[in-house]
Amino acid sequence: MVAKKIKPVRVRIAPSPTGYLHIGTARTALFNYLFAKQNNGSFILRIEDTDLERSEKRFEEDIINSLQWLGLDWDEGPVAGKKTYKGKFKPYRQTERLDTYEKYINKLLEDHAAYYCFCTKEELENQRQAALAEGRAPKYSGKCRSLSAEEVKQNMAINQGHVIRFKVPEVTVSFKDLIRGEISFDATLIGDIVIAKDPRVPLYNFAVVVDDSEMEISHVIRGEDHIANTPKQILIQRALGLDQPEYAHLPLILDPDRSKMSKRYSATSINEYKEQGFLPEAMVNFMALLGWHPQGDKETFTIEELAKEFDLTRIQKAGAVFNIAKLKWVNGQYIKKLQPEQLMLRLGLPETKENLRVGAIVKDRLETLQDFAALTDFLFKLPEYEAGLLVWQTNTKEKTKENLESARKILSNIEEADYNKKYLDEVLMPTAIAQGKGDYLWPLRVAVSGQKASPGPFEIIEALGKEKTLERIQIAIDKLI
RNA sequence: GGUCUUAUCGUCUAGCGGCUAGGACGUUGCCCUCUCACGGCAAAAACACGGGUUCGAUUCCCGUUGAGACCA
Repeated sequence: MVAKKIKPVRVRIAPSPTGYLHIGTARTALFNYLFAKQNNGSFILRIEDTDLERSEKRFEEDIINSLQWLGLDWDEGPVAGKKTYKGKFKPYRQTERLDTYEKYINKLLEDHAAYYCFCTKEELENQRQAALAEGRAPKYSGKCRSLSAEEVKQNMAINQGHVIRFKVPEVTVSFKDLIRGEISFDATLIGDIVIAKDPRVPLYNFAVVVDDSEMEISHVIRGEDHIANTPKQILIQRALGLDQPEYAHLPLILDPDRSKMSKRYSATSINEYKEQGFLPEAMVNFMALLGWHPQGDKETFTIEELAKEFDLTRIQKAGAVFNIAKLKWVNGQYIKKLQPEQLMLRLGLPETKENLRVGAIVKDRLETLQDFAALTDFLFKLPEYEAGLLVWQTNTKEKTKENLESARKILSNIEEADYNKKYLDEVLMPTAIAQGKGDYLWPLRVAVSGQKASPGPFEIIEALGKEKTLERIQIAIDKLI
């Protein structure tokens, strides 16, 4: 018995540059990436830009940039920022592969597995309506199926509009989906599908088959919305005598109403999440857990850990609602783990001593990087506040003023260099405890923050420094007169 | 409308014939505490329905219903 040859794992994502990188495409990319990494395989990026009307260069750039931002680097495909490719099956852009498609289409035409169809739009529409009216599934009649070479030539000569149809055989097509098991379709219901408008203008289902074969793709891991395309692609593969890859169809990412995620409810492109202050590692972690679950109850994973634990068989079958609240929580967890230096780097702020101190005191309170500004504004500009805010619930105005004056006195005797929480804990805290922590610390904290909610007073004082601290306390004292 | 897919707390999910149905987010309460966060503890919260198979079904099979996707 001959041992079955094991093909190397080669997976791909094939986005159309008709929009920014969608979160669903990003997750598909992630799963492909993880599967490749785990099996020592290759992850390929192919740009499916045959839809000239809707494809735009800026979208392609966004897709490339967003994938890189997420850390999903591809082994083969376009090189970012350049017009070149890496990988031995270049080019990886469909508009540059027209010669290849033409070759395969001609083969199908020669084999009489495909044919020119000259039916007009009106004709087809009428048939469709008639079928619908009779309660039948609309399906192409097959009218042009057996046109002679002569008839084709005549139609061409009078410039009759045409498409190329694939002769869909009347068989049952079934395949084993790695996630869902056996799926079968009755191909007699499909009808002859259009695979190209012309030998050099292929349509989606045809170009995919050719490219996946030419690029020796071993596993097609894609969204559930492609399940119905699979039998068509398999039939084309068979007609062309090509190998059939393994298939795995991922559940969809859903909006709260359980329909396919769209702009109606939430941001759908990766770049929007980047702008909103989400960390790429948080996005990856979160996306991995949408529709997949490891063994055990762990919730946070690096991309390396994911690659190690990933398992196609543990992918969910049903769609998953995108839960922004959980994403925020995951993001907050990652921000908390950041050192102040790393936080400044992510924020794009200089690593000055002041920034680092500010970063340290608000780090645990951030859900997204965007929260930083709102949470630290008060340090740079004292907000307006009412004198009454200074007085602790059990205290009086007079006593509050006394306490603030006491704090001011102690603080004015401390060297600038000793303006740190550790030192203040030693010298100021004993007084605060003696006077009553609420009575003493509350007004001090309000004086330096101008807010009813903020980090602790000593932390703020440390971030503020001596001069600003004394200034703010004086303002508070003046308010109490 | 046709085809295909799918069904455990509000949400993401664990479970793969016998469990007080577990975890996480969110929610609520308590603790910590000068406030707000963080953190800790606790609580409420789910097997869509109906038939089988079986000593026993959340789990296997068949329907129903719901949901979604695709085609047009």
